[in-house]
Amino acid sequence: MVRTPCCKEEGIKKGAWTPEEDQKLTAYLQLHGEGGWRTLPEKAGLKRCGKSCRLRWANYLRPDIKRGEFTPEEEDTIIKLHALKGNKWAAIATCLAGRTDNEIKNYWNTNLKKRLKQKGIDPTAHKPINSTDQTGSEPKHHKLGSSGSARLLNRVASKYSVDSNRDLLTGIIIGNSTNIADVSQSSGDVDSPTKNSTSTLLNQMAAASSGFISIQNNTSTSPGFSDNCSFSDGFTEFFSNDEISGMYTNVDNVGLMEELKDILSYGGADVGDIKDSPEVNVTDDMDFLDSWNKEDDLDLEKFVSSLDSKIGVFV
DNA sequence: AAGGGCCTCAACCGCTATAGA
DNA sequence: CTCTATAGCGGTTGAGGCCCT
Repeated sequence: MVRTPCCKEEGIKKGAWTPEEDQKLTAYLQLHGEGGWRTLPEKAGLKRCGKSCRLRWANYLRPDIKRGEFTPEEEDTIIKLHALKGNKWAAIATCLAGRTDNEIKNYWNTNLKKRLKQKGIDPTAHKPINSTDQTGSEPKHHKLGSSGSARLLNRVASKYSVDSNRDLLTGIIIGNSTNIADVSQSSGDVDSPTKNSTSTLLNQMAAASSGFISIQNNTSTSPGFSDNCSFSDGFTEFFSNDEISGMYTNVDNVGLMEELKDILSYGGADVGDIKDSPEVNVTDDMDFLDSWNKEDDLDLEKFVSSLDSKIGVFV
């Protein structure tokens, strides 16, 4: 197969890099820093195109690149981020220190994808293969069930009862306050890490999934969204990739985010692992959650206030 | 030992996004 | 606003190593 070369100049070398070329490129970049890739090869004495130099540096020579096997934690993070972002390898790579987008992409295609398939999970939809091709079956319910509410409350309460987690999420809001504050209906003060910040985040999560649900229930009149659009379609309308990446940077948050995603978009009818959160117990009678349906805005401001009054974890 | 098939991953290509003139 | 140059991204390729027969 013949392809049009990206660099048409005569004498441009392609293929595997030699140690001498690596040394020249590294020495030049250590001296002059990154950038100016177009003119770099000539200045560095390399017969390569700038693009090739940039990729060689980014994917192999950069000093902060981590080599070796992926840890189980990294694998887990990749799978979860892929479920949320899809094939956005660069965005996923920002959450895994020292790993490149290319490396993650290769690892996904050669290992993780296969492993998920072997487990009977569709690596694209991140759902059991049997459940993705059933015709005529009703989608999972979107109304919050009582067990789902309790589970959400317990999980959130226990997570937020740990200062580091609360501060982390608060930091996400304050650190990236522009977009979040702009869409906020409920938080007026993004400069102080109060319960408003937390409730704003939760409200937006809820609003995002609520948006997704209405989209999914209306696919025939919503051009631009495919029939199998996922939670992330709604979610990413409210958060930038960087913000979502930030939320996922902490592995603990991954679990929380997945819980919220699961419960808010599907009702979270499975598992019921309240026992994982023994420190805080919240009753199951949150009427505003249980009576919530897809036409309503889920007001997590109320939810957070209610939590405050019961257990005070957001104060 | 040989060779054919499979797997991995570095590197490439084409396209899009962004910045600056 | 338009055009151009550059950077970055995701999909794909293919060389080389490994494994099996």
